[in-house]
Amino acid sequence: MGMTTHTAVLARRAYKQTCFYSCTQTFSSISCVFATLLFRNLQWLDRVSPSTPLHGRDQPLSASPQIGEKKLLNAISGLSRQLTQFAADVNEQFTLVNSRLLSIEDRLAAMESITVWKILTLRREDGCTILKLRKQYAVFTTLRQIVGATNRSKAACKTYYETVCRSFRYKHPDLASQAEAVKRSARSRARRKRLLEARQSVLAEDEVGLWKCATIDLMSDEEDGIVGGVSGWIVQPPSFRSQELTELCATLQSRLEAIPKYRATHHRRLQNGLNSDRMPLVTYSSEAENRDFMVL
DNA sequence: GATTGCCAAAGGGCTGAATG
DNA sequence: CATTCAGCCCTTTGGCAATC
Repeated sequence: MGMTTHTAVLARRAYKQTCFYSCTQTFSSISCVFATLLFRNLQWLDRVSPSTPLHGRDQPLSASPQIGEKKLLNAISGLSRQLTQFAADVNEQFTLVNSRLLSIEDRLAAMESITVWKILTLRREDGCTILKLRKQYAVFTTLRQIVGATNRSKAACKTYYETVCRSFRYKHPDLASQAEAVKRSARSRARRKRLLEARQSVLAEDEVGLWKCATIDLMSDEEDGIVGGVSGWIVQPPSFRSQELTELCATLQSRLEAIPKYRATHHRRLQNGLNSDRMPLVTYSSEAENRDFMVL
């Protein structure tokens, strides 16, 4: 049994209920305002007729004739002002709730449209072509208009449509190698990103300056593999990384691996002496290149 | 010039596996 | 049972080209 624990389930459930919670929070705050108002006025009335105990409010209020009436009128007047203010507050809070409900309606509309789209795509048969998908999308667009999709749901539908088309393209046998390359590249990048973050966590003050030039692409690639009968990650540093940064990476890595917890929770990194064949991104500025990369 | 469609990179959320 | 890691899936974003 892994992460499927009670706490994890609760956390996920809590996340999914965020919108509902924010609404109930608003209602709760309205209740608080109302309760506070009532409490204050009860206190105020207590001060007006101190001789009248709380449990004796059902008794006649004419104990002190003229002065009592005047104070009571003032109390009513004050209460009226506070009720006016309260009404304004409630109005504001309900406007807030209303806008949130509209937002939820938008999301529901988007989900409804996406569900229709998913049903359509699930119904497609083997050998379905992009053309067929486009026809389905036309049907879907019509349905979307019928359900009155908003701008946001349109955007969600559009992006989901693009995702479906992309994954469909990648399922085509001719693009299998390209799809695999994309997948491998994404996995490798995620590993490099984690590596960058881990190393950053053990950075010393005097290393911060040099580390500023470190990016995800300047971290080593880590491919699954076996070296000398030992399985783990084969480390292949980028060929375009400067010697200085390479040495800093080695220092930080040894610092990380000195931490038992890190060693226990990360794959073993194996060296095979080869550099990664990955090329630097063209978006790097020439200035940064001169500063941070060694000449190939 | 505005709109639409395509494409790819990157990020975030979610989930399963492993571990203490 | 809780935490961490790794990977997948989906969304967002932005660039580019074609079309209106």
